Amino acid sequence: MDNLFKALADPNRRKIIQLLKKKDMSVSDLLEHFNFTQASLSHHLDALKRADLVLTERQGQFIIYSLNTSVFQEATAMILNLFKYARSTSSGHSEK
Amino acid sequence: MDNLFKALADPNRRKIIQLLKKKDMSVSDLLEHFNFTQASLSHHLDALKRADLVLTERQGQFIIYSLNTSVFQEATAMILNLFKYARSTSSGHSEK
DNA sequence: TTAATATATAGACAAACGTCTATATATGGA
DNA sequence: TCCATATATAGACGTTTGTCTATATATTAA
Repeated sequence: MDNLFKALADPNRRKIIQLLKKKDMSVSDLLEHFNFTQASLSHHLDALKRADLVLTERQGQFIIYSLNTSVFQEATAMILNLFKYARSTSSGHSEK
Repeated sequence: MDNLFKALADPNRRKIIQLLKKKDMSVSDLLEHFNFTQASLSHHLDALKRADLVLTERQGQFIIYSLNTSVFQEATAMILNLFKYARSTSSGHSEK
């Protein structure tokens, strides 16, 4: 869970997620969308993998990254729960 | 937006959010739930404030922190959008 | 088997982060 | 006015993060 939020904390990683929403991509495909090196991209992909947000599958020389949809759904639920604002009466807070 | 995700990246700040969901609290009230110093808590509260997730109101000596519900709702929508998985056919991904 | 391509890993380094102690600022009460 | 309390800010310091270059590993093609 900590890995999830840490993974989302970097804008480049959020962009990777957006790209993978459209289609599965290899590392070199992804790399074209960024200005940093292949090593840096590999590092970001590792962070997403530690958060369980992406899956990999080798296809010949390439490694295809895809979103891990089931964990994605869990993550959505988790974040919705964090944000669900369920205080009915504002007991401690006085109006001005 | 970057501030939002950075604010959520720290478990202590997520705990602050959970606490403020139950009721608005002063800094010293919040401090009882943590093991770090008042200065550190102030630092975390500042991060939440930069992300616009909390509001403050002075009540005498105390400063009462509360969730900024409207921004909270925007944040929820933003995160749901990031996570909304809307790829109908998996064009680039071949089954094993 | 050798060369080329795709990806990951190791190591370095500056910047950001989370924590601390010390101090400043604001308020309330004696 | 002076002291105690509540909170914020400044500065220091070790750890983590994001980036880089260089290199290692795996696969394909010749």
